[in-house]
Amino acid sequence: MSTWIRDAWTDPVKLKRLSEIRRKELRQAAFAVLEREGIAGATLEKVAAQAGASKGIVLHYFRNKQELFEHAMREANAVLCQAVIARLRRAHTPMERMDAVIEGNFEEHLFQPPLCHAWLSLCAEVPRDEKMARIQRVIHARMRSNLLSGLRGLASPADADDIALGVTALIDGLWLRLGLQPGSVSREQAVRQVKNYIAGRLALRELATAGA
Amino acid sequence: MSTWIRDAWTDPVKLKRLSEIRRKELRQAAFAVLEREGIAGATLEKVAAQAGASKGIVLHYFRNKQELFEHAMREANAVLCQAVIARLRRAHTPMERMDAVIEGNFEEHLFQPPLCHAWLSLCAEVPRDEKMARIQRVIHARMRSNLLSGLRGLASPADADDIALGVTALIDGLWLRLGLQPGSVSREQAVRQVKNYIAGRLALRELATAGA
DNA sequence: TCAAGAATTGACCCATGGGACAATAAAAAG
DNA sequence: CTTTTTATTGTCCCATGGGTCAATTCTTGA
Repeated sequence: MSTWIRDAWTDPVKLKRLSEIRRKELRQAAFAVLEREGIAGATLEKVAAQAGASKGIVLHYFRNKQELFEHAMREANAVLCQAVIARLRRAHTPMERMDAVIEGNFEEHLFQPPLCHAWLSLCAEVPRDEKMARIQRVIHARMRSNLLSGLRGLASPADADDIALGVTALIDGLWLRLGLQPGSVSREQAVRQVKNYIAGRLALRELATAGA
Repeated sequence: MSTWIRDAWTDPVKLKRLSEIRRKELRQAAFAVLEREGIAGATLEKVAAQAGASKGIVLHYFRNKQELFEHAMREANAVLCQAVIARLRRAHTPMERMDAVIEGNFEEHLFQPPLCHAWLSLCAEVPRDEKMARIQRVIHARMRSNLLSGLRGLASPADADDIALGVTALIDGLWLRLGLQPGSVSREQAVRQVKNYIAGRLALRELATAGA
C-alpha cells in the first residue's frame, strides 16, 4: 500500500473513493445551504437534507459544525482560485497576468449573487474563527502574490504594493456590491472598473516621472 | 414643552423621554453584541445583558429579533453618515466635497475592526431581509449622491457615474480588508488609496482628451 | 393622593439545534 | 465465508433561544 500525503483535507487516496467523495458532497451541500440561509440559518439538518443524507452522517465526517463550514470555505476558495490559475497559465506578459487575475475573479458563472451571499456569511465569521482567519490570510496572500507577479513589471516595488492592495480591495468591493444589490454591477463593468483603476494609477505614475 | 418630529422611527413626541431612550440603548446594545458575537451568536439575552436589562424588555420595545437588528443597522448607518455630513458642510469646491466623503468614511474612531465586524454581519443578512436591503439601498444611494455632487464638477456625467461606483466599491473593499485582517490597512492608507484612485481616473481622462 | 397607563421582570412554553450513541447495513479484508 | 472495518441511520438528550404572559413596580397626570 503506497503512501502519500496531499494535504490535510484531501489525504488518503484509497479511502478517497468513498470517504473523500462524501466529504466533498457535504462541503458543497454546506455551501449551498449557506447561499440560501446565511450563517444564522445554516443548520446541520439542512446541510444533511441538501446532501440527501442524515444529520448523523454529517457529524461522522466532520467533528462539528464549525469544522464543516471551515471546509466549505476552503472548497469555495479552491473553486475561485482555480479560475485564476487556469488563466494565469495562459498569461505571459505582466499585463496579461494582471488581466488573468482580474478576469478570473469575475468569471461569469462565479460572479453571481448566491455565491457572494455565502461568501459574505463566511467572511462575517472570520473574526471569531481562527481557522477561517488563516484561510482568509492565505487567500489574500496568494491574490497579492499573483498580482505582484504582474505588477512588478509595470511599476516600482512600492507602487506595486500599493496598487495590489487597491486592486484586491476594489475586487472585494465590487463583489460586495453584487451581493448587496444583485444586478447593480455586471461582470463587464467590474472588469472594466478594475482595469481602469490600474490604468489610472499607472498613468499617474507616468505623469509624475515625465512631468518632473 | 417643545415639540419635534425627527423621523419615522422616532415618532411620538411625549413618549420620547423614556421609550425612545430605551430603544436607542437597546439598538446600541444589539450592535455591541453583534461586534463581539456576529449574527449567529447574537441572542436576545445577550443584548439584554449588554443593556443591563431583561430579555422581556427587549421584546417590549421591538416586535422581534429581526426588527431589533434592522434598527441596529439604521443606528450604525446614522453614525457613519453623520461623520460625512459634518465634513460636507465645511466643503465647498468639488474636490473638497470628494475629500469630505472619503475622510468621513474613514474617521479614526469609526474605522475600527469591531465596527467593521458588526457591519459585515449585518450585510450578510441583507439578502434575506427586505428591510435591511432597503436600508442598504438608501445608504448606497446617498453615498453615491454625495460623491456625484463633487464629481460632476470634475468629469463628464458618464465618467462621474463610473468613478462613483468605483469609489464606493473601493471604500467597501478597504473596510472589508480591515475586518478580515485587522491592522492590515490604516486609516491614512485607506484615504490615500481612494484619493489616488480618483486622481488616477481623472488623469486618464485628461490624457485621453489631450492626446486625442 | 389616586387611578391609568407605561416600564420591567421572571417564569413559562415550545421548537430547534448541536452533538452523542447504539444499532444496523454495507464493504473490504482475510 | 467469516471477521473486521466503515457507512449510515434514527433516536435520544439537553441546552438554548425566541416569544408570550401575567404579575409587579414606576410614572405621571388629574
